[in-house]
Amino acid sequence: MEAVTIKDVAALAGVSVGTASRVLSGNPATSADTRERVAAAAAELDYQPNAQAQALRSTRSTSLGLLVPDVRNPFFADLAHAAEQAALSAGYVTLLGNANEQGDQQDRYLDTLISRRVDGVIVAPVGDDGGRLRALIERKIPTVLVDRTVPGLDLPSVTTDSESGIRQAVQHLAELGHTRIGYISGPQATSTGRDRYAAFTRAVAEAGLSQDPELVYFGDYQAASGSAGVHALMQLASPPTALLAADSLMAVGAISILHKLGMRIGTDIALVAFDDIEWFALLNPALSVIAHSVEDMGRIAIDLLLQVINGQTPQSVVLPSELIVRASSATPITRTEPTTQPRQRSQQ
Amino acid sequence: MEAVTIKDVAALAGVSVGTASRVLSGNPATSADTRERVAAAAAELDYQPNAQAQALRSTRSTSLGLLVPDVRNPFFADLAHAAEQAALSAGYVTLLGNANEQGDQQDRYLDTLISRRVDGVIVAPVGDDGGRLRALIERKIPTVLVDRTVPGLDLPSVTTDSESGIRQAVQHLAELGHTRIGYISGPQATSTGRDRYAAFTRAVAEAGLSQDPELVYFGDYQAASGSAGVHALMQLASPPTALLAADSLMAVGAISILHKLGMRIGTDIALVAFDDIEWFALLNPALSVIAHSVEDMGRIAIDLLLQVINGQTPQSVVLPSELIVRASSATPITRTEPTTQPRQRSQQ
DNA sequence: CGATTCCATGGAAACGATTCCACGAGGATC
DNA sequence: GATCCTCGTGGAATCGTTTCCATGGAATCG
Repeated sequence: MEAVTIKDVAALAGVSVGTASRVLSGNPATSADTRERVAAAAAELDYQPNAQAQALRSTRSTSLGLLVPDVRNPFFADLAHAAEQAALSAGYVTLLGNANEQGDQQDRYLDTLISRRVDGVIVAPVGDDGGRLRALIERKIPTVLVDRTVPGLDLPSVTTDSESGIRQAVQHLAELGHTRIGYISGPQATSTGRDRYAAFTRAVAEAGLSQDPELVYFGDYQAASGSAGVHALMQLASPPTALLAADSLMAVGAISILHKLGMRIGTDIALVAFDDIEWFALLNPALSVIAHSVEDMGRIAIDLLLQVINGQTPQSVVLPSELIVRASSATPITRTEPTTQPRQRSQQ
Repeated sequence: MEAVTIKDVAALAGVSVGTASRVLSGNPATSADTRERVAAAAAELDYQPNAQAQALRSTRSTSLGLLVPDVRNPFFADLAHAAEQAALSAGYVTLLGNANEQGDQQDRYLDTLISRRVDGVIVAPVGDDGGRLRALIERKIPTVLVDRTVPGLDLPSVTTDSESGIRQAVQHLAELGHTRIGYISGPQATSTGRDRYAAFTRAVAEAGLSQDPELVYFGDYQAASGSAGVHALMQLASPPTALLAADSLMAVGAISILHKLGMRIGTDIALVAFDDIEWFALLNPALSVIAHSVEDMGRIAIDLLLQVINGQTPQSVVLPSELIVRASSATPITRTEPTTQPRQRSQQ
C-alpha cells in the first residue's frame, strides 16, 4: 500500500537512491557522514526493503525451498525444524512445502519454487520417477535430496545407512531368542523402502533366522498400513514373535492394533521401530528404536545446499543408524504361556 | 541463470510481450489464434513466470506467512498442515516460520514477511506485548491471530473456548471421586495460559473441590515443565489424585516422569491433557483429552485472512472444546492402597 | 459509402531495488 | 603548479512482468 521505499529514505537523508542503496547494502564506498544520515532515515521510517525488487535485480532471493512428504510426520517435522534453523542462521528464509505423499502435489510445489526463484531446494522426494525434479536440474537450480534418493537423478544427498541399525536390531532380537521376525516394510517405490528391506533380508540371513517371505508386509509409511501389517502377520499359521517397523508412523499403527489385540508389547511380542521419535521413549513400555540423527540430517542438507549454491559439487553424506534398546524388546522370548494369547485376543 | 522469460515466449509465438502477458494472465482481450500460439510457446519452453517480477508490478505476491511458536509441537504441526492445505487450494503459497517460542525470533520473521510483501499473515503469537506485530498493523498488512491473542491488539482471531472442555474435565474427575486436582498451567504471559487457568479455577470452585493454590503449577508449554510440575505437585503433603495438563507437550513431560516415579496412570493417578494429539489415543493407557479441532482452526484462520485481504472485517471465531474420556481417567478413585506409592517412589 | 465503434495488438511506462558509469573535488606526486 | 588518482556521489540502465494508451484494421451503422 503506502509502503516506504528506498526513495523515501534517500529523500529524507538528502542523498540519491544510489547512495542510499549503497549504504543499506553495506557497500564501503560511502562516507561516514552519509552512512549515518541514511541509517537514521531508514530507522526513522522503519524502512523494510522490498525483497522482490531486490531479488529481481540481484537474481538472489535469499530463500530456500524445503519439500517434505508430510509435516505431520514427526520425523519430517523435526527435519523441517532443523533445516529451517540452519538456513536461518545462514541468512536464508525457508519456504516449506508439503507434498502430502502425493507426486502431483510435490510437482506443483516444485513449479512454485521455480517461479519464486528460490536460491536452492531441499527435497525429500515422494515418487520414484523424479517428476518435476528434472525441471530443477535443467534449470541448474541448486538441489539437494534428503532422506530419500531418486534413481537416475545425480544430485547430492543426505541419507541414512539403514544397514547398520537394522543389522543390530535383528541380531539383538535373535539374541533374545526370536527366530521369526515380522518386517513391516516401507513402499518399494522409495529408496528407503528398498534399502531397509534389503538390509533386513540380509541381516535375517546372516543371523540364520527364518527367511519366510510371509514374514514381510509391504506398507506405505502411513499409520494405517502399520495396523494392516500387524493384522496380516498375526494371522499367519506361525506368527512372528518380534516385529520391526520401517518407520515411525507404521510403528504407531502397529502399536495401536497390538493394544486392540490385547497383546502386551515387550512381553507377548517384541517391537522395534525405525526413526527415533521423542515420544517413543515415553510409551509404556518404551519403544526400542533404530535411531538416526534428524538434527544432523537437516543441518548437513543445508550445508550441502549452500555449497552447491556457491558453485561447489559436494559429496553426498550417509549418516549412521544405531539401535537403542528399550523395554519393548528387552525381554528374552518365553514360550511358556501361549495360552494368554487367545484369551487376550478375544478381548478385541 | 538462463531463465526463459516472457520475452522468449512472445518471440517464439511471434507477438509482443504485452500480448503474451495478456494471454498468460487470462485477459479476455486476445484472439483465439494468438491464445493458442502463446500457450504452445509457453509449453514448448516450459516457461515459469518470475513470481518476483509479477509481485513487484502487481503488488500481489499470492503468498501468505504463517508463524507458529514451534513446528515440532504436534498441535502446531497439524495447524500448519491444515492452514497450508487451505491456503494452497485458495491459490496461495505459505511461508512457514518458526518462532521457537522466542519473541525476538518471531519479530525477525515478521520483518522478513514484511520485506517479502506477503499478502497476509497468520500468527500464533509468542509474547504478550505484540512486538513487531504492531508494524504489521501500521502497514495495514492483513493479519489474523490463531490459537492465542494479544491484549490491546484489535485483530480478528480464531481461538478455542477452553471453558467448556475444562469444566467437563473437572466435573468428570469430580464424579470419579477426585477432590484434589493438580493443574499444570500454561504461562500467564499467553492468552491461552490465562484463559485456561481462569477456567480451571472457576470449574474447581463450582464443583466444590479443593481450591488449594498449591495444586497449581505454572509451566511454559514445554515438556520439561510438565515433568517439573508433576515433581512439585507430588511432593505436596497432600498430593493431587488427578492431574490436568494445559497442553500436549506438558502432558508428555508429565507422563514421562509419572513412569519414572512408578505411578500407574489411570489407576494410581488420573490424567487429562488439553489438545487432542493423535498419539495420545495410542498410549497405554490411552489419554483422556480436551479436544478442539485444529483442522477447523487452520481452515477458518485462512478463511478469515482471505476476507481481510478482500477488504472485509470478519468477526473473530471461537471454537468449542470438549472432553474425550479414555482410560487415563476412567477409574473411580480408590483410597484403599496408598501403600503402593512409597514403594513405587523408591524405584525412582 | 463514409463515419463510428470495437477489438486485438504493439509500445512504453512503471514497480523498487542494484549496479555501472561518469563526474567533480580533493590529495598526492613529480 | 599541473597532472594523475582516489573516492564519494548522482544519474541512468536494468531485472521481468503488468497495464495503460495509442493505433490500425475490421465490423457495424446510418
